Amino acid sequence: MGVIQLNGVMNMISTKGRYALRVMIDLAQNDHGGYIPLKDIAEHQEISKKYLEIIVKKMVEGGLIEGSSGKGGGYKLLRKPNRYTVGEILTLMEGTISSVACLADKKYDCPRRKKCETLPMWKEFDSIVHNYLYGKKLSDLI
Amino acid sequence: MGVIQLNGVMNMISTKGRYALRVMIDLAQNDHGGYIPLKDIAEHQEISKKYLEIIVKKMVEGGLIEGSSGKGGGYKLLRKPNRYTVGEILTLMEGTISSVACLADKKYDCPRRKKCETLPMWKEFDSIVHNYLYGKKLSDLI
DNA sequence: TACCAACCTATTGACATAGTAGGTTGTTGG
DNA sequence: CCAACAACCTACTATGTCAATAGGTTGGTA
Repeated sequence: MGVIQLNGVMNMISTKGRYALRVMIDLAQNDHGGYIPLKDIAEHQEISKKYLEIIVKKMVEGGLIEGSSGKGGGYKLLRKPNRYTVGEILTLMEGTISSVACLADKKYDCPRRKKCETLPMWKEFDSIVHNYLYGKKLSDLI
Repeated sequence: MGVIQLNGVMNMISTKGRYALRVMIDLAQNDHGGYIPLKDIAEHQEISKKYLEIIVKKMVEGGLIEGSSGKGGGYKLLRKPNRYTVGEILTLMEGTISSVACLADKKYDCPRRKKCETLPMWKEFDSIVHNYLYGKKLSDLI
């Protein structure tokens, strides 16, 4: 699979987050009560199975899905699609979604915080992004 | 200056964009008709002058500001603060601001475009981000 | 017990980020 | 007119992330 180069293009969401979302949609669409093997998802979605392994591992650890080994094994959702938000899926894969470092984590709190003219804007922006992503449910994408 | 590490934290806007915005604000606030040397801006903003050189160079090339060498030289705005949008400043520094690669540039157009369940969401999301950033003016930050 | 699928460790090339370093050109106040 | 000043220019670097690839191990079931 060719490597995508992004010359001077700023991307907010990496393949990890986007692929995770597509795995979730696939699991929701093909839900039959049992487990769906990763091999099938990789084929549907045209994504390398090996790469997806890394992604679904995180998704299992994060409590989004459940895995089962052996014949008849695979992955399945743990909740109904309307019980997942896009925001929680992306946050699990990407880390805290924040426009700027000082808002992402207290440890990056900068000494200029009180006099920073841009901080209110970043806060407002983050709030808009947050509201959109956490307002969108997995069920909205199927 | 210490290097900021962002373990598992997703940041949309890099220092280039954020610093550029702060330079613009500084130039607007200290505007007296003449040029303001980078040394002064670096001191006000507590950012390495050497690093700012890289940033202001792009800002000059991009037509945001004007530079003048020699004694009494420095940088100044080319327009009034209400004639700059935050979006255009960030786009110049960060490249096209887009949530996902396939929306950033036609050359990343993927074969799954027509059946992609997530694309409409990314389009809507990008539109919200775009509207916010291009609706915000430099004059709103002073 | 053979097969299948998840699970685990590690390595890799390419690129971006966030700077640092030092030199050259151009302008102007004294 | 020249010294001081400031922009401008080229090059380099450490660190980290992204997007995978590779191969082996554990565990469940038909």
